[in-house]
Amino acid sequence: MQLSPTSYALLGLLSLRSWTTYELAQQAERSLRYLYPRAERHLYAEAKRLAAAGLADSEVQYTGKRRSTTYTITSEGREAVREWLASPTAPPVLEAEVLLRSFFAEQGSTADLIAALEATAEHARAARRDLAAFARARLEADAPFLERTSVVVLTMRFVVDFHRQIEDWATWAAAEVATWEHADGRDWTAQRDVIESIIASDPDR
Amino acid sequence: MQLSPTSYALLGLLSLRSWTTYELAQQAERSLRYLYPRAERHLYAEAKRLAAAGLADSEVQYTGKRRSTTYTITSEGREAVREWLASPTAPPVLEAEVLLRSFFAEQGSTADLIAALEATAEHARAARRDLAAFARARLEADAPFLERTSVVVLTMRFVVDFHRQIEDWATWAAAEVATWEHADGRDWTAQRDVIESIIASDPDR
DNA sequence: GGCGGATGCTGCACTCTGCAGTATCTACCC
DNA sequence: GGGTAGATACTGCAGAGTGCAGCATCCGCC
Repeated sequence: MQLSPTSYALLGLLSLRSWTTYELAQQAERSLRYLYPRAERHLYAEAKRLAAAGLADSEVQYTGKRRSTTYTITSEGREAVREWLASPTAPPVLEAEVLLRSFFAEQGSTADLIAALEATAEHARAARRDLAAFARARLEADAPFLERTSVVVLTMRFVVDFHRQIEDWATWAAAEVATWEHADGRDWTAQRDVIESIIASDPDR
Repeated sequence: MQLSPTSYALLGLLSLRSWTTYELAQQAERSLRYLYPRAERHLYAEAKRLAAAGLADSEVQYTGKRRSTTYTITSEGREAVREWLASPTAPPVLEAEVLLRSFFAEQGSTADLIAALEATAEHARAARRDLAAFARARLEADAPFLERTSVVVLTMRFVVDFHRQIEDWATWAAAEVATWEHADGRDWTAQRDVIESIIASDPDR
């Protein structure tokens, strides 16, 4: 059976401890959301796949009449994680609807674009608030898996900077667009230095 | 019919000129890849959907025996793009397998992680080379849609910085991990200042 | 005893991907 | 004229992943 990065995301969590599917979905929402977001719906399906492939054991129990399934990683599961970590990695993927809007901004008004940019900056600020709260909790030793702090910090460094970059860009872009007469911004002499700085940042020079 | 951002990506391209599906797929690969990547396969299906919804007209022609379909936006299509640009935007989505690996690095070796980080830095450098070449062509007026330079520069600014950030992070992280005895990096006193800088960057303070 | 919120899922329609396969046309070389 | 590499122009299919709605149960609290 072919496994996807999502499979390894769940196996990774299972390598830390056993979880019910509900806990797994919650934990993925809390900690993996910013690295590798996946819908809750899919995690329920994926956990079943892992069990079917023998990478996790599933145990059904009841709280009164309510059923729940606890998954525990098997040694085959641990081996699969090790093999994954030694395999070639996939490049990061960015999917930014706001960039699509910016790219086709000429078809709308500058006010539309500025509104989208401001909403994006606010999203990014909310993410950073959330991440700062995580960091505070960890510093105060009020977080699970304290012994994982080194790897958590490694990934958090990237994610925090990513959201700061979004906020900075959206703020810059909104100010830029505010100077345009129309969203087509035909006179791009003002953008010439931006182009030149992009060229100058060519890693080959 | 409910449209997805992909629909608007194609409608956006169609708002610039008419294209065959093949050209559309090529253009999406060239210009939209970095903002909103979509598989070629899907664009063929999506173009048909646009035509079925009356947002584009399709015209079949033949080069000898070989069939091709040219799509042209309708006034309903232009209206749909305008409405989309005035609607609320979705936050950017990041999907980084290398962050997943970093997050679960304790399950593998430090060498595994360093290899993944170096491959990631190289991917990011390749992207920046590509983008710098784009910028050079545009400065030398050797690019289609020169009149779109303002909006192109707006999005390029973000994308270039995004890839630079990936490269910087991967380089920093690889150096960091190289000092760890094992991938579990239990002694995180050295990470304390990173956590503090994340807390200090809280937008509320 | 009632109610809100947390727990613990499932069904379904739809979007999107990756790969493989098919066929045709054009440019160029010998 | 014949061969072939590469560009053009798609389609089929299996499976990954999403979003929403729905369903039932349990717990704490008033």
